Amino acid sequence: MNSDELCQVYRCLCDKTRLRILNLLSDGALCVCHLQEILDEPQVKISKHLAYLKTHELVESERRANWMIYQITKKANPILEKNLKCLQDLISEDPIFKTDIKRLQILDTSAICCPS
Amino acid sequence: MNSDELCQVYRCLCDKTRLRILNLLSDGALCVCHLQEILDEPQVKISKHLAYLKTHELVESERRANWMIYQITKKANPILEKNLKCLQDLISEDPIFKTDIKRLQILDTSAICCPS
DNA sequence: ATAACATATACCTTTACAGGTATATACTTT
DNA sequence: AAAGTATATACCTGTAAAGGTATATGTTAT
Repeated sequence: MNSDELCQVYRCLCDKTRLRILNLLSDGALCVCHLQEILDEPQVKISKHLAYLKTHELVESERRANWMIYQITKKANPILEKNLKCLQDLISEDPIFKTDIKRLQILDTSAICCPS
Repeated sequence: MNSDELCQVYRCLCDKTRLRILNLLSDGALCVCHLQEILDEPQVKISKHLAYLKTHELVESERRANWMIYQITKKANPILEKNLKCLQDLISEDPIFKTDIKRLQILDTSAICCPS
């Protein structure tokens, strides 16, 4: 837990798409197609940001048939955890994050690609 | 308070030198020469990072004779405030930040350039 | 007016991404 | 085996910004 790791977490947080992804994943695991649907952004964009987050070990993935399920790294990163909590408070007013969460809630969670 | 501002704050936080500066300024205003002395980095590097922070309104400056005194923006930025608190907890273990604070404490606070 | 001091800016080089298009990979269904 | 689906990667272009050197600016002391 050093200053370089700390900076790297902030680097992960300083992109809007990644913030939105992390915000959504804070609520639980999601497949790429659902993230794509909620964020309404091109698949390649989502995939690349997920790859970035994975490289820096903020998220991990698991294949389920055709789908890749992403989640916040289980082996907790204290820096990320603390910042995600911080983020929860900060985003409460932002329309984008709020809409994302609303869309998440009306997702068809019975879809095959969804984690159970 | 929108997601872009949020990202921008994270962009400010994702550089080690800036983190060290913000950590020190959390304790109170400082002139450039003291930051330079504590961080042990070239003057131009410190100045440029201060300019970056100032551009994004995380810090503000005031001239005192030959010296420029920098401080965290008074008209508080809630995002920054919350993250700085978060940072305080996270850095407690990091040797670099700890050393910075130690050096801050043994500074000659009676120096002319020092804020009173 | 000149020199000295503290700080800022201009310019340059290099690196890290971000976003787009095209294509590859992995898996499933037929 | 072939086609379809979901996701990842390669390649390209543009931009932000980090770090260095040199120089400019603003202020004070002589």
